Amino acid sequence: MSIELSEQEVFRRQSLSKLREMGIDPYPAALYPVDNYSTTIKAEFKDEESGKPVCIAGRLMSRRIMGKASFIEIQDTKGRIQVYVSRDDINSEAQPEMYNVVFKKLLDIGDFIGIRGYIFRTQMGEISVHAQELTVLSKTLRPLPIVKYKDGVAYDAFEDPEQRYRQRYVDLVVNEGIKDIFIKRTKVYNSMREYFNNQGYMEVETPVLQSIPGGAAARPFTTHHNALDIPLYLRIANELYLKRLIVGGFEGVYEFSKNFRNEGMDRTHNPEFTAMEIYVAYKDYNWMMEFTEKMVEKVCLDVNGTTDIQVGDKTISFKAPFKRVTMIDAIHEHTGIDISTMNEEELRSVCKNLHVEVDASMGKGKLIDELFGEKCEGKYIQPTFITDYPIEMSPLCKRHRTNPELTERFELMVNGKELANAYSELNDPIDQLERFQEQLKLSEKGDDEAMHIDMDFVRSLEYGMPPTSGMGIGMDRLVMLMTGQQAIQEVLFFPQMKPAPSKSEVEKTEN
RNA sequence: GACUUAGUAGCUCAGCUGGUAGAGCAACAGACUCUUAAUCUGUGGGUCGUGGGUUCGAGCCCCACCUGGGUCACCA
Repeated sequence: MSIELSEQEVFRRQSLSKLREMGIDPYPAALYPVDNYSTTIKAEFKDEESGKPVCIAGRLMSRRIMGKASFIEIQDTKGRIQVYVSRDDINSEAQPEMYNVVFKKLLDIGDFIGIRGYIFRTQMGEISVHAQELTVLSKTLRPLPIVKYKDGVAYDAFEDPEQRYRQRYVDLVVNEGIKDIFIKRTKVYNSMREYFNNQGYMEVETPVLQSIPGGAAARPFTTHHNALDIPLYLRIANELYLKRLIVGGFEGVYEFSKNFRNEGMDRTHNPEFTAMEIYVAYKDYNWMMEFTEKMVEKVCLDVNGTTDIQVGDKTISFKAPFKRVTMIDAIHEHTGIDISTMNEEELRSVCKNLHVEVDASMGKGKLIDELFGEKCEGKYIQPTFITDYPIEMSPLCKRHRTNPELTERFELMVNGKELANAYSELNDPIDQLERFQEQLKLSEKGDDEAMHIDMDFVRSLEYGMPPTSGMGIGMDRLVMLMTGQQAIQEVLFFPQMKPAPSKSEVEKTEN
C-alpha cells in the first residue's frame, strides 16, 4: 500500500529523472568550490570592483523569469543574494539546454545550486551576481512553503507552531530570523565559557545516567541497565557530582548540563533542558552574586551589544550591579507583613488571610516559599537577587552565618521568573546527613519531590570539602531573555512534541 | 491533569440560517533579456484531522478520539 504523492511531488520526481536522462547528476559527489557568501558580497562590494569573480552556492528561493534572462535569489548560510541568469551566459556546448530546460523547467524552489559568475550592480542598484555557470548541487522533492519578503515584512509566513517545531529544518530555511535566535544561543554559551575559562575554571563532564537522581527536587525519568540489571535515572541535576570534584581538589569546575525532569510542559518548561552549574572553592554567596551579575552583563553585551533587552512590552536592563533583597524583606515589601519572627501557625494564618493555598504537609519554610511565590516572584521584572531562603527549602545550602533558620542562598529573578540559583555550599557532613534525613521525613509525609539520600555524597563531604559557592543558571531561560523570546520552544531546535499520528510517510512511492 | 480554542490544496487563509468546496502564492502550459511580493494569458490540484451519529443531504450540527495553541495547576 502506498500513499499518493501530491501533484507537486510527482512533478519534482519527474524532473529528477529528466535531469539524469540529460546526464546531470542531481546529487553530485564532488565538492563545490564556494569562495563567497551572499551577505559578505553585498557588504564588501565597491563599484570599482564590478566584475570580480565569485563562486557561491545555496538554495534557489525565488525566480523572476523574463524570457531569455532571469533574476533568482540564492539563499546561503548567511542570507540571500540576487543572481542574474541569462540564456547565452549559462548555456554551453556540453549542455546547450541549460537555460531553457534545466534552469527553467527542471529546477524548483528549494533546490541547491552553485553559481560561478561575477559581481555587478543592476540598473535598480542591487548588488547581484551575474551567472556564467550553473551547477545542480541537490534536487529537492518536496515543495517548501513559499514565504515572500518585501522591506522586511513577511507575506504568507510559515507560522503554524506545530509544523514549525516538528519540521524545524523547514522553519529555519523559510522563516527569516529563526537562525539568528540559535546563533545567539551559541554566542551565549561561548561568552559564558570565555568568562569562566579566563578565570581559570575548568569545564567538566559528569554522569547523565545516575543511580540516585540527586541535586534537586523533581521527578526523574527512569531507565534500566541490562548488563548491571539495575534501575538508572536520567539526571535531574549535576550538583552533587560537581561538588565531589571540589572535594577532589579542583578549585573551579563548571558544566553545561542537559537535565531531564518528568513533569509538565508549557512555554517555560521542556522535559529536557540545559542548566549551567559552576562551583568555586573558597568563595561564598556574596562573591557569587557579584560573579553572576558580571557574567550576565557580559553575556548580554557580547550577544546584543547592549545591556537593555526588549522582552514583550518590557525593557529589561542587565547592567550590573543588580538589586538585592532578602526574602523576608521582599514579602514585607509586597504584603506589608513582617514574618521574620512568626511561627508555623502564624504563617499559616497569614497565608490563609492572603488567599495563598497551602496544605497540611507544608512546614514553615515551604509556607514562606509559597508566600513569596504567590505574592512577590512575579513582581521582579528587572534582575534582582532574592537572598536568604528558609532552611527547609534548601537542603544542600549552608546555614546563614547570622540566622540558623535561614540559608546563604540567592535566586536571581528576572521578568518575574527564576533565572539562577546559588548557595554558599553546605560542607558540614553531619549537617548534610541531617538535612537529607529531614527530606526523607518530608517524603514520608507525602512530598514526592523530596530529595533522595546520597550516602556516597555524604562520604565525600566527610573527606572534606573546602568552603565553596555554587551557582546554577537556566540556559534556555537565559537565551529566551537574550533573544526576547517568550516560549522555550523558540530557543530549542527540537522541542519535545507528542509523536504525530503517522501516515507511514516512509511508504510514499511514485506511481 | 482541568478549561478553552483550532485542524479545509504544498503554504497562508475564505467558506452564508446544513444543499458534496474558493482565493493569493506555489505548481503545470505559454509570453517576456534589468526584475525584485516581477508582470500577463490559460490549466490542473482537496476522502475539509480521524472514526461514528443525526439528516433526503454534513466542511458546517452532535459524540468520541488524535495533534497543536492559549489559560490555570505543578515545576527550572
